[in-house]
Amino acid sequence: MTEASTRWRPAVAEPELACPIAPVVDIVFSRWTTPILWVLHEYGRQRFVELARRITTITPKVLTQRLRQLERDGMVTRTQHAEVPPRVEYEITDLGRSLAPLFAGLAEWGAENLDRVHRARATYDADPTRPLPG
Amino acid sequence: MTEASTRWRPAVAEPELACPIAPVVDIVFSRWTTPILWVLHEYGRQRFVELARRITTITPKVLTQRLRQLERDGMVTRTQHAEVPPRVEYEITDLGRSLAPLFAGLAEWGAENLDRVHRARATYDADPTRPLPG
DNA sequence: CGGTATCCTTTACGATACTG
DNA sequence: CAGTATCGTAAAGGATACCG
Repeated sequence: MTEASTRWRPAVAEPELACPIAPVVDIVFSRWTTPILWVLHEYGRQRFVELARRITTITPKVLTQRLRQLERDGMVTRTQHAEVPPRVEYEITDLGRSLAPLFAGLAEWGAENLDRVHRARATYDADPTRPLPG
Repeated sequence: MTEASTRWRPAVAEPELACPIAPVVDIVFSRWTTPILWVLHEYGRQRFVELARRITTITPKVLTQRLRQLERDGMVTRTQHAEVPPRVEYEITDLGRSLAPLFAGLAEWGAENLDRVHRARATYDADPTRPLPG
């Protein structure tokens, strides 16, 4: 069985017992999905290479994986045109777009609190008696 | 050098170039942090074992790691009492509590859209010509 | 009780090469 | 162009045992 056909499994299965938002976090905030959705939302419908160029550090393999996952979850559509050379376009769906207010909220929280986090880290790290998180 | 003293590094470094909320996501939505913050917010100040019992599947090692990280980021305080047997209490900070509206937004999004996601998955998986995400 | 230490497995990810 | 195949690595996480 090839790697690509291996059935996808969520990274976290049980913590949702203690935390009702865990399923949402699994869908929306698994690695690379946030930049992909953001770029799709920001720059509109675009091709595979455009996505790859905007998310500079992602490899084609991983980009494909995440796009498939987002497509499966109904966040993104994939449109293939019968042309040579091939042209495939990705676009965010209404479901994906419905996350926009949440993303805006996160951006706002970051603008207001990120420096607090960094100062907390500096304070913590300055104390030699405290262990650093592993 | 022990495992616990290995310096922590963020899981994602560069995607923030394409996505301004990536730094926030790194801090707030790395694995296990959401259930921990949720439980601390929901049940208030509590001891290590209480946390462990409520987040049923987490191991003590990982719980310690994530609590250290949250403490370093200023989301959680750790209070150690000079008693025998030892008593340590964890409490969410104001900074941690400031995430509450965001978490509520995520919960609301889930309530409204999670079934859409599941239906999208079912539809996607029902089509045998589509590859499953790897 | 509140963790650490050690070992081990998983899985995600990156690099590279290749193809319809 | 839009991926897929293959290989290799590294970090995160789980299991278990142990300690002050």
